[in-house]
Amino acid sequence: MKLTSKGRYAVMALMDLARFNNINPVSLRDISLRQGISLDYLEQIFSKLRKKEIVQSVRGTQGGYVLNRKAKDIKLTNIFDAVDEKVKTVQCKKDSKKGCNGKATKCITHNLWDELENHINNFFEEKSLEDLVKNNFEKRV
Amino acid sequence: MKLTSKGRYAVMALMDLARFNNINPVSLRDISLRQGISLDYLEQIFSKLRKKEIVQSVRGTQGGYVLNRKAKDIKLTNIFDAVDEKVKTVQCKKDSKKGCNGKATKCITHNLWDELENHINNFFEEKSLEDLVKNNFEKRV
DNA sequence: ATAAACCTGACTAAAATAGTCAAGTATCAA
DNA sequence: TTGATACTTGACTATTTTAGTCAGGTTTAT
Repeated sequence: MKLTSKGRYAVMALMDLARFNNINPVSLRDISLRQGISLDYLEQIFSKLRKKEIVQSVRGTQGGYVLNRKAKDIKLTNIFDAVDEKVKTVQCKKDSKKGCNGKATKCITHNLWDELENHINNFFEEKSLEDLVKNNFEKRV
Repeated sequence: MKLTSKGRYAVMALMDLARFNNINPVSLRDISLRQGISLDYLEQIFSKLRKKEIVQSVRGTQGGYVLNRKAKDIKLTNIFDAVDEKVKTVQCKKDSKKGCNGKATKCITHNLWDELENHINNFFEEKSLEDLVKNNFEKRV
């Protein structure tokens, strides 16, 4: 059980963006250099973030990206959702119409994974981008 | 972010075993049939569970497996640990001596993943096999 | 005009997953 | 004592996912 790099990079990039947000659009090139993430990969990630209206793009020279909402209104859960970083604990939840493991009924652990998903999602729904930036700054001081 | 089948199967199999535990050893063949899990795969899983002393084996005819401790003393965290179902949220935690992403310092999201891991592990440390069996039975009644 | 920066889709190497397969050994029951 | 049942182990493999790369655009400030 682990997060993918895509989810982690998305959070890193948005934290980076949030810090410089009020001045100018931030270019992916800058984020790439500061955070050590491949530029091509960042472009894929930001394409998704834009479609979910988490960021806005500014094209052309001096362009880049800006947050589309206030940092406190962007929750971790929104970010992960945008880049398809889902908390799908197990396959049996994929098509819930059928049962689990090709059977007609739910598997005996089904309730457990439901609980686990809720537990994790609660964490993601509480944390905002603002929290993360503040917290990171404080710990460094 | 998802669990692997190995972790899920381990829990399913142990719940199955816990229900019949006080009577006779339970054969993997029975578990395989009841839970719809490949027998060969179960053997791999139980080999690991045995090494971590979560189950005991009884060889020969009428043999099978029994729990090695009381169901209430087997926590989810023990089971996942036995089958290498780790909660390693991100790679940057792998070798913590180095920084993240090949850099010298920790990445800006590092504290976040620490928090997340603790959050998830708390859940696993609370739940015992006994809880799971009871809960599953109650919900079905 | 031209360079910076966004935009898109196709492609791919490497790793992880979810098993299968083969060849055993131990024990009980008839 | 011989079969059947069931545990034991290690090697192997197809499939899927991940984590990118690559190539070719379009847009806009200067």
